[in-house]
Amino acid sequence: MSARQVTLAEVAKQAGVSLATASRVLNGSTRQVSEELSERVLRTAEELGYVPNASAQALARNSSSLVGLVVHDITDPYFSCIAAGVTRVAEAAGLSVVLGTTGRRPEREAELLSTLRAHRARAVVLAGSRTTDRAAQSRLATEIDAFTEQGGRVACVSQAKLGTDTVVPGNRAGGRALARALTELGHKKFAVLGGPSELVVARDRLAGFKAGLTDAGIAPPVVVNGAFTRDGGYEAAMELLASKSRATCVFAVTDVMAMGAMAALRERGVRIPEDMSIAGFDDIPTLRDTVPALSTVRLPLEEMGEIAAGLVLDGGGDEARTVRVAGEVVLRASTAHN
Amino acid sequence: MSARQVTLAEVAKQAGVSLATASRVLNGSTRQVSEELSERVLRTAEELGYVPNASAQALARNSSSLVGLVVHDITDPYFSCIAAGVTRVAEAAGLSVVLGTTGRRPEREAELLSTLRAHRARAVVLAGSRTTDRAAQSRLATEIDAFTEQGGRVACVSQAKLGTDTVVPGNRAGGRALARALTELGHKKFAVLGGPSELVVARDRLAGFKAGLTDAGIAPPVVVNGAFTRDGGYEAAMELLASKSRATCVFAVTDVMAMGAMAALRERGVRIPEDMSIAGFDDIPTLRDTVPALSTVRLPLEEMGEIAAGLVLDGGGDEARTVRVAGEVVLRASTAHN
DNA sequence: GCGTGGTTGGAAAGCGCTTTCCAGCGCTGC
DNA sequence: GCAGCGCTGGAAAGCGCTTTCCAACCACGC
Repeated sequence: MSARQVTLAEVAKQAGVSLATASRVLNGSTRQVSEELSERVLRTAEELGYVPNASAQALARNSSSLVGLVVHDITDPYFSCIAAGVTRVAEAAGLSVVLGTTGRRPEREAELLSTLRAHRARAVVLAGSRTTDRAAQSRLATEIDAFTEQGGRVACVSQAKLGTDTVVPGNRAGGRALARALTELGHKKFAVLGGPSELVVARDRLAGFKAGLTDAGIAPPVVVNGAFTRDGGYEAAMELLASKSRATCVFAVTDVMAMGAMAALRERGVRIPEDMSIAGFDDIPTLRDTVPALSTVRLPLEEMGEIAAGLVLDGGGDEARTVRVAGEVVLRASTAHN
Repeated sequence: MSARQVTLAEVAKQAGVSLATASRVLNGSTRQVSEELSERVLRTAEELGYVPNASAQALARNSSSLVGLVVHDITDPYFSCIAAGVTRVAEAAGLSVVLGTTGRRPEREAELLSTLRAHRARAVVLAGSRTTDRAAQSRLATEIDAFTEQGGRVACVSQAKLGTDTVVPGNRAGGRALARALTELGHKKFAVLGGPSELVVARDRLAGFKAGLTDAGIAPPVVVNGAFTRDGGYEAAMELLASKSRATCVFAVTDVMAMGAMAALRERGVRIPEDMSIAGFDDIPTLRDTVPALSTVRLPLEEMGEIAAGLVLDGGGDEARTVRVAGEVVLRASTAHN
């Protein structure tokens, strides 16, 4: 048990070379090492099963091979898709990703960032949606500054405004386009199941949707707010039904919320789409097989994760870059003509 | 830009104490430090925004605050649920989890373990299901040994046999109980959409299911293998339909596969459950709202992640421990009487 | 023959922290 | 009054690696 780890020094000694030479061979430094020594070191390292101590390397180089990824809830397919994109790119670059989950508590974001800073992570992707909570935002901004000061890069998915690289999905444009598509189906009265009002993503989608209705000369929708989860959608839908709204079409700002809403509607005997049309946002792959198939705005989630990771790993200049990705309205069986 | 990081030495100097004292104050060592100095150090650290360098700490202590988590595909809700459990426990213990994804390539598992070893992760949870691929298994076993030799702990979810702590879901028992429940519904001819034959989880579920049928004196099922994914389920179901099987009930060894299969059945005009009953395994939370609701064997996935993390973080003796968690059959609308 | 420049190998100084070891001090007990 | 103890603070030795700096050496050209 606990046979101590093989160190570079042991490899060097065994191979009959100096520490410096061994290091140069095993990490591709700029310096040349003769074919013979190089070969010998490589072989010895292999034989001894040498694995460099990442902490020591990080300390000596003052930069680690860690990339942070902060999400609210890895169980939510929205985040797990983004996570898949981020890890794919990071692993391809030979980096390890450390996953932090906030459980939707804004203050956790700053804490996690601080931990990541302690690890001297070279970059971090913040996928949690920004809130409008002033205190949390300012604490977060401070941490982001500290992190970048220290030489790390930060990218956000959704929501810029923090001076970082950002991948911005077309939340507003998507909501607007969706509204237009739905009005073209003949709907005149709409309801929206919005997320918590402090979440910027939710607000943007809602704002876009309202704008789209206005474009079509249709009255603003009834809005019921709920948590950004399946249960939030369920409850919001129940509330909507209780309110005796005359809406014929409801827009849930998230596919996951839409799932909950559909469950609520079914439970109350409301047929989809005959009695009520419903649409979501995100186009979560895991949910594509639901019946009736959910109309939604497709976002390339994995790709967004890849882009964010790319931004943050590509070195990049001093300027904050912003990549916009468009949402694409896809109408399926959950929305019908009215 | 790049204002160098505040070091312990700076804090010590500023507070007018030695490095040793500062260290003792800021990390809760066993040694006592006078109230006054302690207070002074704490305040200075706060003022300067000191964050300890995790790499340096890891190096000096010869143990890091990292916990590894290896999954096949974080996008698969089975894994993301487990991941949620693991991260919850790890974060509660003040540790950071580094997430590695194999993309279902067995050899990646060993690579990731090696990376984790380089980081001196103090523990790792292997959630990817074991295969029967001999070469990969032996390479993996070697890495696991190396990892534990070095003082790290390893836990597996599903599948023991590797001398590590393990959380074992009742795959076999669950399959068997499900088979019994389905025969009680009156079904006589079954089909199974099995995973790739080298995956132990898939084999166990299938074996249990067969045993259950045997218990009931029913003929063995037709088995069609497919990938352990939604698309795998879709294709396997298509193949099954093409084979003109007379089965009235089909068991997909995974909820995710069942989703694919249901899509295939619907596409071919097969009504569920009137024409064909279908059941899955796992009871993925995200999929609970599908219509018709999927009969399945419920596994407490998040809890399994928590247990695994608990095993691996609780120190634990030298003996490999095994925790069994039972699956619970839940019959819903996707299976009907025959 | 010897200075020059270009290589290659090694010694050693860190990187930021923990922890041992020792010195100093105020007590207690005889 | 003093040996002996328990306690606190600091000096310093690492932890395993990278990287500078220097020495040694080779081949040249004059």
